[in-house]
Amino acid sequence: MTQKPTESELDILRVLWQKGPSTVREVNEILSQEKETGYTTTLKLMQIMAQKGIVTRDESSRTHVYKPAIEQKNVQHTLLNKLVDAAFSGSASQLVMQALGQGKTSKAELEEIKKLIEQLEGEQK
Amino acid sequence: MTQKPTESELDILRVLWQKGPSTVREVNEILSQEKETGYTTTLKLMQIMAQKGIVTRDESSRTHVYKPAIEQKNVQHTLLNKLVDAAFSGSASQLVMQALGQGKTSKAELEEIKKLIEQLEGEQK
DNA sequence: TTGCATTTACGAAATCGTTCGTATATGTTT
DNA sequence: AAACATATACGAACGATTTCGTAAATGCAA
Repeated sequence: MTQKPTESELDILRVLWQKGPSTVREVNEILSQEKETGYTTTLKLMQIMAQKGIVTRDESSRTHVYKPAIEQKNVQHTLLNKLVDAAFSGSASQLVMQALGQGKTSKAELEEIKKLIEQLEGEQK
Repeated sequence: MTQKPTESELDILRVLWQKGPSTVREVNEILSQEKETGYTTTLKLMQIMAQKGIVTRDESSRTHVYKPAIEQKNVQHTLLNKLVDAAFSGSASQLVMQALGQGKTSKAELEEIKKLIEQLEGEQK
């Protein structure tokens, strides 16, 4: 049911998820550190997102305050499944092995993942 | 260096990776089982892909035979990193935990992943 | 050979996402 | 109040992707 945000929309959502409710200016300030992007461009995108229902906004003051209307977990879930199907022919474990294989995961994180696996193995009858 | 294929291009690549060298008709037959898609649409896409260098084709017979020119692993790698950055703020382990948490991974696969983790832990000093 | 089916080639249209110029409204400062 | 800064609204333009109609080439069958 969660629709897939576009790439630019995801950029904006990422900021909102991390910073919490924000104005267009605040979002644009963060984004323009990463990439060249005009204020009205960000504004327009956020307006479209509001229209789509991806974000909601408080219009009570002149400078509107936007906040995400979809949860990060849901979007992650949606995009992850999409990628698994699109590039890994549906095999989540293949994706996991690829992700781990890049050596960017710390020992502590590996431990944490191992714990999760053991827990999952326990649950399965 | 591996450019990112579009969604439709990825659909086609998936078929080629799985079935090996194929004609437009063969690819379209598979794809049209999943989604409504006309023959000439698939043809056009594959022609564009050939032009981009994403696939190569053997034109020696009348019905051209296409095969992938980029490796599945490379594309997986590219798209995975993109997703990690875009939706998981760069944390691969977060992505892995999400992927495993969906309960679609069999016990055997979990075992395999655990082995990989232990191997990785051994490598790290 | 004539006609039919299949294939490729080409180009135009439709859609989607993104960018930005400009107008208008609102609030602030002098 | 006038000038200025800041914000939203709107629409147009652009580029990329996708879809498809139509023509031309090729091979096969009657």
